[in-house]
Amino acid sequence: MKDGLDFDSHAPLYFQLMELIKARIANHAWKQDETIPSENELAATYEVSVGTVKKALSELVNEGVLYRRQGKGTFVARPDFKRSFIRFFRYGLGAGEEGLFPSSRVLSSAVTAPSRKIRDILRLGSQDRVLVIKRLRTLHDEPLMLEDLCLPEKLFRGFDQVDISRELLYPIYDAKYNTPITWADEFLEPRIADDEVASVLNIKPGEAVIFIERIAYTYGDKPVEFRASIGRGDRFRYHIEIR
Amino acid sequence: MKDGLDFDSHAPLYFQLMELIKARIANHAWKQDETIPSENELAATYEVSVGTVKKALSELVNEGVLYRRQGKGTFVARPDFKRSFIRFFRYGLGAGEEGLFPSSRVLSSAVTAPSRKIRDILRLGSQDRVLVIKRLRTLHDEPLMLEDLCLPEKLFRGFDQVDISRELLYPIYDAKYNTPITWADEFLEPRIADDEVASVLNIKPGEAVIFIERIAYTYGDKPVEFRASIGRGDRFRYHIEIR
DNA sequence: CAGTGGTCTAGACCACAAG
DNA sequence: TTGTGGTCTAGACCACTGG
Repeated sequence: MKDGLDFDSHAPLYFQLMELIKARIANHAWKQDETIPSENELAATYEVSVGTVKKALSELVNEGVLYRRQGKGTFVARPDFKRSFIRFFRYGLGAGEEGLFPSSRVLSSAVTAPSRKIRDILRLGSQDRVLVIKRLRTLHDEPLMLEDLCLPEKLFRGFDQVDISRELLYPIYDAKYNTPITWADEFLEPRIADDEVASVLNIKPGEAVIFIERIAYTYGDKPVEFRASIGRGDRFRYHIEIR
Repeated sequence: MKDGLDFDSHAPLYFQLMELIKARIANHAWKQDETIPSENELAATYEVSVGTVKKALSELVNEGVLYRRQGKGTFVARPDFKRSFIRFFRYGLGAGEEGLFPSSRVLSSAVTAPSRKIRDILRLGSQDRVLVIKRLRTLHDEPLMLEDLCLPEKLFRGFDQVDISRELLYPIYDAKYNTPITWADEFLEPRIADDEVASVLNIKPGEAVIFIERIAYTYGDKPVEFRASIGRGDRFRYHIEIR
């Protein structure tokens, strides 16, 4: 990777510096929660003024890529998905249980050729295969949600051996596969439980369920996970803040 | 309203300036899409450097309060809710119809004492009354969504006389009642259509519907609208981008 | 204490819009 | 041409952290 800024470019220096820093993070040259060089160091190495460095860093803070602590330094932010999980509000549960996270049980897992839809969504080549994991998420042994995961096999080799019954997936993608999830598209529809879904979720056929499709992306807006979930209507309430 | 910045305050000058500008906009002293004074003018009148003004304005652009055009000036942004409407993706319709917006028919409208729940949500006093409007939103004469609106009567006096069959509501709140909607909380649940809902929406009882509650806020995070909507499950697909 | 980021200044020069 | 915002510089001083 070539370093340095192009002073003849039409692109602003602060912007070039931002791209350079993001590339460093995507390459794992600078890791999560590690400090990056100080303003003065960056200004010296790239031969720009401290003000320009400040501008670049503050923009990256704004984008959620970095965070800064006065007196300590500038750190690489971990792309956190806390917010996305908070979107699922459980109710009919005790107040103290708000923070609980469901565990899950893997029902099946297989490597297969993807359907046309999945291949398009994950932008796979014609030879690429996907890891398909079907799991049941439960809280207090009560079924909450049936979930199908599709992952590109070449990115997540061996993932079917990982125990995901008590862990969140995105930290695993990040730690074990160098693939932090930076954002996601989510689609919701109401549906009716058919016999099969009803029996797995322990509800009656014909009851309301929420059907959620999610496409999760890593750096560079590269899609790396597709998941289709079916949740019990009486256990989920989806909350969004529109700004 | 007292003007000027407090140079002895611990609050940064750029922050004070931001608050001052936001107050001006909330007071309608500076109106939507109007230019506000230039950087140099602001710097002169508040006796701070242009750099400090730049910082304040750029933060406000970031918050979506202002927008700037090189060579033209700095403008008050209109709080636009395009995004929230885009969240409802229709499908099973022709491609050219993406941009169409449903019309609506008012089924009933009345001024009543609010329920306890509504009073809490809209933070009303014990004597305040609410305007309740029930309407059916349709596309091509096909029913899409049944909606109950609750508005504080004192803020929206005479709103029941306004023709809302072909207009969006939020532009009306803004233009006629000086109450732009700046953000909203939205809650979704899947449900089953009961006989009444089914007959209004022209579907069968037992089919899937989406139940949406929305609390919409104006400046100062003041809640000014509560709406509960029931949409046909086969006509809505809700899309969220999680960042 | 030295080093970090946070605020603020007073300029310079550029790109763009509009008359 | 004038006035606007956009970029960039080279400083100053402050508040906070940690040894």
